[in-house]
Amino acid sequence: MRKSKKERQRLLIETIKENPFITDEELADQFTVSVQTIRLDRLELSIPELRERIKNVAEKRFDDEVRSLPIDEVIGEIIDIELDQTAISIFDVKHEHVFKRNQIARGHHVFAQANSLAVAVINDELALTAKANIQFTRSVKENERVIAKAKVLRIDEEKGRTLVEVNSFVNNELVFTGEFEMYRYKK
Amino acid sequence: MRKSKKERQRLLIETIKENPFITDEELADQFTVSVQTIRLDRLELSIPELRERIKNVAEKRFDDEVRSLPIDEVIGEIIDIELDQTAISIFDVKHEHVFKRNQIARGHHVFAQANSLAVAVINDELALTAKANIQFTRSVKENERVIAKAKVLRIDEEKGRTLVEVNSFVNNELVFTGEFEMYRYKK
DNA sequence: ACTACTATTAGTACCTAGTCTTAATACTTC
DNA sequence: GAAGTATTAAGACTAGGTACTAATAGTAGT
Repeated sequence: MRKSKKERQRLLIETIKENPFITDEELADQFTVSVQTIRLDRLELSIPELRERIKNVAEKRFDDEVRSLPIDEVIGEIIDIELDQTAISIFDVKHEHVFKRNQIARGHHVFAQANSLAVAVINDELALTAKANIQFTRSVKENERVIAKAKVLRIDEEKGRTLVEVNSFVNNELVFTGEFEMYRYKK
Repeated sequence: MRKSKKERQRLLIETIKENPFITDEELADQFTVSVQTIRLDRLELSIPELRERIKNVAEKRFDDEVRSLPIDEVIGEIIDIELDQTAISIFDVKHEHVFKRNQIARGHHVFAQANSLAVAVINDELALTAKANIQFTRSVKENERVIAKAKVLRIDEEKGRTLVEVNSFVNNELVFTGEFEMYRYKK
């Protein structure tokens, strides 16, 4: 039996979400209805036409690129920074950051936030991580917001080394702590 | 004076690169030539039409998303593993992994490879990183291949802790070394 | 000045993937 | 059998093109 209108529209939404590049004709084939029906469905569901959908995807990418130009260098969003002193960033743990089995964030994401914050806080052309001593004190779950706070402990101009401490919290609870020894480039 | 053909085509390339969402008509206005001239130019320069351009942007975005999916499980590709003993993975440093300024890989990628290898080598339902002591001994550049080797040093059944050492190499040269204290879940 | 050549413009037919509108069926439910 | 919903069809129109033919403008060489 051909599916009911409701069911078809439910599937339509999913299908288009998964592949926005599909035409009405292909959809009509897939659901064995006429093209007109698909168009009525899209009208009812306010799903734009193929070209609009593609454009939206493309524009989003463009936005992301623009937005990620400064951010690209940092995992998480920097919300406060005082060069060579302190910096704070937030990182929202989403579905893609966790282990499927238990929804616990993979360590390297939490590390990446802290590490890139340590890079960002350094007031120089470029900084690289030389050493790090880290500890995950509590596991972070999906949908939690991690707030990382970096503090510059010591700057050794001679050696070009800087010691940065980063503590990350979820609801004021420490989830990660690390000491990063950063190598800094003088321009 | 209206620009020469060469000059116009040079600018055309740039203009479209900067804003792929521009139509021939708008371009014709901008260069005060006819639409046909713009189309001839595009033909000569093999620049696809607006809709194709938009589609390309959109598809690239989709590819990127797909590419980051496998990253979900392990960073790098595991090429050998003996549970609770050793494991080896390779990770090719691409454009998206490096700092734009100097093509040096961001620390967290190298860390992520090592960390996820440490997770993978553990023969249990799940492992989490508790602590880590790491050192970046040489910077890794774009297009280099990092080979990470994990070795389980000690298993403390009581505490449910496992100590894993990971050394990463580029051309047999040590670029990263770390000791990971992993917390393992018994099912 | 005449010719050759490139560059530009114009016009037409056709394409895709639609929109918007009107109208005819088909299916169900009472 | 009528009413209401769902589906399909048909036709006119749109944007942003391609592909092709043909006319015109400008410029250099002899």
